[in-house]
Amino acid sequence: MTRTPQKRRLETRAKLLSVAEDLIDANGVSALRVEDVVARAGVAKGTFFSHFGDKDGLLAVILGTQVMRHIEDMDAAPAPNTPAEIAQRLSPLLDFISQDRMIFDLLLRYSGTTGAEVDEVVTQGFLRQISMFTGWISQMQAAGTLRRDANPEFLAEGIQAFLNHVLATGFCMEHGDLPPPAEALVPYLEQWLLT
Amino acid sequence: MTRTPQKRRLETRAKLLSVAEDLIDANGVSALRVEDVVARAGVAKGTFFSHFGDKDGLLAVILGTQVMRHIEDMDAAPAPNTPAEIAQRLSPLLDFISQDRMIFDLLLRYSGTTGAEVDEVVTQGFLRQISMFTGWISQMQAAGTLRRDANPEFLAEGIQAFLNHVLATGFCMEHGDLPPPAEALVPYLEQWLLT
DNA sequence: CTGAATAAATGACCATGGTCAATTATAATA
DNA sequence: TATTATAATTGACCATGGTCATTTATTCAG
Repeated sequence: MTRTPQKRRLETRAKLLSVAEDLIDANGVSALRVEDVVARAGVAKGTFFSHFGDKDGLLAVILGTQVMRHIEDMDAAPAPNTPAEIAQRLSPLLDFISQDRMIFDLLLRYSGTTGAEVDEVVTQGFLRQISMFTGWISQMQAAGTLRRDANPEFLAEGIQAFLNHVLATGFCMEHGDLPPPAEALVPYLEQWLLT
Repeated sequence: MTRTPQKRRLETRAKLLSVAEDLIDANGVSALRVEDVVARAGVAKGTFFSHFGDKDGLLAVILGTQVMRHIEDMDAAPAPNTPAEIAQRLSPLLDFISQDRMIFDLLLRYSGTTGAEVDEVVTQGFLRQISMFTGWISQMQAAGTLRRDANPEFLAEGIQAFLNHVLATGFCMEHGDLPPPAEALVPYLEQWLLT
């Protein structure tokens, strides 16, 4: 039986989150220090960990929320009609994740925390994304613009796989002159989704 | 101009590596502590970091070497003839990586350190693996058992993508009762490689 | 309103990876 | 061999994430 948290606790949590967001906006994810967050929020270190478990817990909430926003944006617009359009649609999300390897690593690690904890934003985001892909694919299959010899969920998971592949590859050769992730994604999607 | 290292340095490095390997064998990768390694090796902490840069540097050497061995084993046997056989062949490697999430994360992170440093075992391993896949695919295409509408390198990279996907997915639902990674890989390979 | 019961917050303390000016060993040169 | 230059090693020190017994605030029953 978990009790409902007191008002004070919610305020503390909100304060920690907003301070952390500000610091991330100012200096990037990699530069975030727990000590800075608690100092600015005016709470003790222990409080931080009682709220988020560990540093990644906080990041998961913040980054997960941002990812979720991207997903909602994607879902709001009319469904794409071709693999290239899918890549196009994914562009803002991919750019966001490409920003910092730490974001990619964290999302990958948290993407399947079994969804056991109801408030796991990251997990929910991934599930939602998969179901969004599934929807797009179903429509395209119905329209006859996509291969029909595989079920939509399966194809959707494949998209996920290529998406991570492109992101990971992007971080490897950090030699500046590489195409944006969404662009690199296109050939894989076409091969995977067409005939 | 980098000079050739002195005998003493090579001995120190070898000692550190062998001690670390022993500790990993005994307690697993996650339990490895730098302090334990240097204590058992009888050297100072600074020495460790002068040799490997950071803890992950050491792990990259050790794990990369083990991965390389798996790859050589795969390459030694006669080429597989079907997607299912590819998965089969990958089985030992996948099981090795599945052992501990830390291994997966590290390999993914180091897999493309640009190969700038010549002795980056992990990078070399990945390149070698890709070229091995490429070889298999070429043969199968020649034999007519595989789609020919895409070049082998491209298809090989796709295999890599699915391989990571299956591994990552495996870590997520760590609820014991899941199929071994090689088995989970099969449908993806079939969809990707056949017609 | 009072006192017990529980939630929330505290901060001294720890664990562990990592740094670097100082020291010692080895090689090169006169 | 004596002198010097450079490679190799050292270990005190730091940075940062994380723990937990203790203290303070809140709630609720009587």
